[in-house]
Amino acid sequence: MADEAQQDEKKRKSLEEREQMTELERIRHSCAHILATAILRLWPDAQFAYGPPVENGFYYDVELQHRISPEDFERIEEEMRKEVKANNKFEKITVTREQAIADAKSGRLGGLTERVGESVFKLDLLDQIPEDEAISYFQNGEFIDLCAGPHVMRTGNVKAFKLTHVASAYYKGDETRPQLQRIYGTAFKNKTQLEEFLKAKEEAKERDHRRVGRQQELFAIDDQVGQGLVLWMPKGATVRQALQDFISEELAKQGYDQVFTPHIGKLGLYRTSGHFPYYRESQFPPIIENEALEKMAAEGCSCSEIANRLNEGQIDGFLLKPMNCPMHIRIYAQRPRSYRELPVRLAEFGTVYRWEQSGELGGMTRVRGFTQDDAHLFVTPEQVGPEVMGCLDLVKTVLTTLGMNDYRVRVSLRDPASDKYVGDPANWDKAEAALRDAVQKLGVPYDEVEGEAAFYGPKIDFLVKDVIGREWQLGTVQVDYNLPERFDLHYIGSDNQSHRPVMIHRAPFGSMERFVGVLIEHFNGNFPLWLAPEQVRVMTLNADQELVAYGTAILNQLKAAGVRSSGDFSSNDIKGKVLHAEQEKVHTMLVIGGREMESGSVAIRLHGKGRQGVKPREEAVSELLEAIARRKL
RNA sequence: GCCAGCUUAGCUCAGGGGUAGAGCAGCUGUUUUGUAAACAGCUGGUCGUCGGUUCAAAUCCGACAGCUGGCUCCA
Repeated sequence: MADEAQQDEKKRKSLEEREQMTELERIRHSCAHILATAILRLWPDAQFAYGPPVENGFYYDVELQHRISPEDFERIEEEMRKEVKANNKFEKITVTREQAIADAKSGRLGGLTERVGESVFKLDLLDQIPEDEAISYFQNGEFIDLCAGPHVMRTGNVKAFKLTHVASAYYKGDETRPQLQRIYGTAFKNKTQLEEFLKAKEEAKERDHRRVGRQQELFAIDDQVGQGLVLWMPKGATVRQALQDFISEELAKQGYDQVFTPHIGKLGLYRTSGHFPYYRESQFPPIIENEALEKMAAEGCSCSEIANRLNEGQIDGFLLKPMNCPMHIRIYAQRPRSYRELPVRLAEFGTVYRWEQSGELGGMTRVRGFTQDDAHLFVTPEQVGPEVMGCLDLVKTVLTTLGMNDYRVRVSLRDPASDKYVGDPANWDKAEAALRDAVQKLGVPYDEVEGEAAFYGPKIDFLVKDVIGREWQLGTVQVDYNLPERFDLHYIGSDNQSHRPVMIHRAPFGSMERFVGVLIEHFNGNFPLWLAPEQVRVMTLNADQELVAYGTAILNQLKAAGVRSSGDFSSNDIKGKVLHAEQEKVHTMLVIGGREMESGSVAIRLHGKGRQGVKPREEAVSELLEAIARRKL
């Protein structure tokens, strides 16, 4: 939703493109005009900026002294209904640029009447309309807006709408420009569809990973520990461990070596890599040795002097690592490397820390400390293509195994106009070509976006939507010609000459935190057997001694086979036991009573799926083991 | 970081200037039971924190913290 809006703001759509608007988009865009009409009746001094349709509705950005709150929605909607009832025509009026400027100056655009002030944003928008493009208004009732359309015929065609929330937004997404109130709403062709949408939205809230994560005791974020710092509770840790085991197996198959590196490293390391002080704002502040601190304190050194000395390298310190690559690079550089051992593939579940702005933090998807399923491949230039391919295959394998097929692939390229990138443009061209080539071979749809590259190289990102429609970057594969340069890495080629390796950074999950957050929503907490925190619970019908002994034997057999299982052998009602197991989302329930004991069998029940019938005990156990081993969904 | 809203028991939530409420969870008993709630009793909260107004503040006001939705950012 935000994506579309941003694009709308960044790139002007051509008139032809605008004519492509679907009927639903027209309804929503028209509804934005109706919203503006209503707001003006209540607050005539409102100044409007953009009011586009977006993925699930529409918004209109407004500058207004009054702070609009959800409490105002009712009376705004009331005014909107009046406008709908009036069934005014959306009339297109083509005007000359001079006329438009005059109307904007008299406050008439985005207004019901001429007003004291100018239509400031409309005036600015007019400025951006190319000389050769026609300028048009759309008028419904008294409301006239600068608008290329298209619209529905009449306000009466907007039959079902609802204001949903207010947020703030900078004009044109630019921090230095005025902050506007963005009023979001949604609209549909009819009331039934609107209600279905609202209901679906309510249901989506139920599977929000923050909610499920708390209910199922998967993870916690505790303000005594710190914002954006995830506590993995036992059940969440189990899920994470199962995922890491899965990745580790795949790594072994693909010739990776796993390593461990520390959480902090000297500032100098990150000066070499270019992270410090360049990306200082997004890092936790450096750690200075006590001795150095005391010495500076004795000298009466000010805070800003300390900061300067750190930046300039006059004093040293340590940095909580914002990335793993420099450490992996130092592992590579421990001794001379031969072309024969390339590619060197170093993998680590490496925890990194980044200073995200407080307003950005949320759940597991945006945090300040997270563990990447990271790896760095040191390859010859010829190996770049096939190795990138291998990485993409790994990402695809991972997503397929989890049944996450609803992703988008983005090739993130540099923005030629920006200076935030390091390295030789010729190398960038090579890297971008290699990525484009690999993604084409992968055979999945993708799009290319300029300006999304990492500062050291272009990348391929896998994007997945969460339950409320926000899109998150998970897996990523990045080609990097720059860090090998900065760290002066070499290998000896078959020609006995020294050569520069190329690095590939890749993380199929991206980060364990974000990935598991999205995964919780994907499964709604109902993990497949191989991931379920509690895979099997054995429950007896009653607390009869013999029956409990039978249950214990089954439980011990499962535990010995490595199945995460527990037993509920109390004298409680079986209904209660089942209820608890269902609430805790235990994957498989084995219910045993006298009949099962007699025949050496178990009654199987699956979470959310109910009774599955009775099976001989051995058969049931071996089926469980097989499903776990196969990572069956 | 910015704008707005929210914060009452472990969870979900009601209440609201005059002795703090419910359901679930938890604890203690009882219940030997055929697949989404057996029964009884008990415990549990300085109403996010700090300050102000008031005879009296959980309730009104302010600051701060945290959370939520956006914006900006995201190596």
